[in-house]
Amino acid sequence: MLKLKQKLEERGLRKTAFRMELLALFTQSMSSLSIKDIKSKVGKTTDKVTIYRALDAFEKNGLIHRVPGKSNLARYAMCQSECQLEAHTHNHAHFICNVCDETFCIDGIEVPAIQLDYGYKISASKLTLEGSCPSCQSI
Amino acid sequence: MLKLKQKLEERGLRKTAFRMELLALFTQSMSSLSIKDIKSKVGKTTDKVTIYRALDAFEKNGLIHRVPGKSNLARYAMCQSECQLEAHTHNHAHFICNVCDETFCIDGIEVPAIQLDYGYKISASKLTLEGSCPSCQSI
DNA sequence: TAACTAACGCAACATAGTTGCGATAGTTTA
DNA sequence: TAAACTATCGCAACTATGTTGCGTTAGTTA
Repeated sequence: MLKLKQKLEERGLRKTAFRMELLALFTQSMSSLSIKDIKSKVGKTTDKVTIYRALDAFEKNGLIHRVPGKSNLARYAMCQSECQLEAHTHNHAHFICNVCDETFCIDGIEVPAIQLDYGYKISASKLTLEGSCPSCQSI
Repeated sequence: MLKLKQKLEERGLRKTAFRMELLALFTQSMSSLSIKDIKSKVGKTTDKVTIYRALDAFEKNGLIHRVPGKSNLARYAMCQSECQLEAHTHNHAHFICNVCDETFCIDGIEVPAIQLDYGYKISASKLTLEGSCPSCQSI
């Protein structure tokens, strides 16, 4: 718990009850959270605007990053320790489970370097895998 | 123009003025179209519901496919001739231009086969590149 | 403790997309 | 060609997601 406080402090963010709770949610989550997930877990007391603004703040400060989700829904996941505040280069792949709709960050594989000749200038490449995750195999 | 009629006919879709026009738009488009693009090109006479339903019908019948777009906006592109009605396996990559926000289908490269050991079962892999497209290089 | 201001909550708005239903207009059949 | 059939259309109403402005609350600093 002390670590959470520290993370907010380091970035000049205030340690409000809600933001501590939100950060704890991300720490506990194995995969990623959608707005819906967050809404259901923090209870009705918190306004949606507050959630959106907290997510923005966390993202800008390198605490979380946006991951792709099923049917274009925004999801967020905790950043790994390597994520620097500014240089936020995530080259890991993402895996979307079509059964539970969760998104997992896959650290094991590198996004292959791609070469295009036709005059395209590539600044980022994103690899997204779909299928069923380990927990949903048995279904 | 005859070809357009044929494409609709083959799939049991009616050749209404609007659907002919929409299909012509896709044929003419070098890259892909967003709902906004379509709305602005077909004029105000056509209801948005009509557009959505036509896009659904076209997609189900293998005339167009959904491509990823900037900031989670839906975009559609013409299917290549290889797209069969049912087996709609698109393994090409997509390129999103951060300047003009267009999405281009890149046919030249293969999405590399990925192996995951941890119990993930992969059914599809999507490679999305970002950067600036040929037309936006000079800016 | 007082001052400063990040963060909050509410209202109002914006945009994307969906559903139901009656009307219109392609298509087929007699 | 006319009648019947039904895909498609257009409108209204609704849902979901996300944003903006603004006055209030509550961390933080002096």
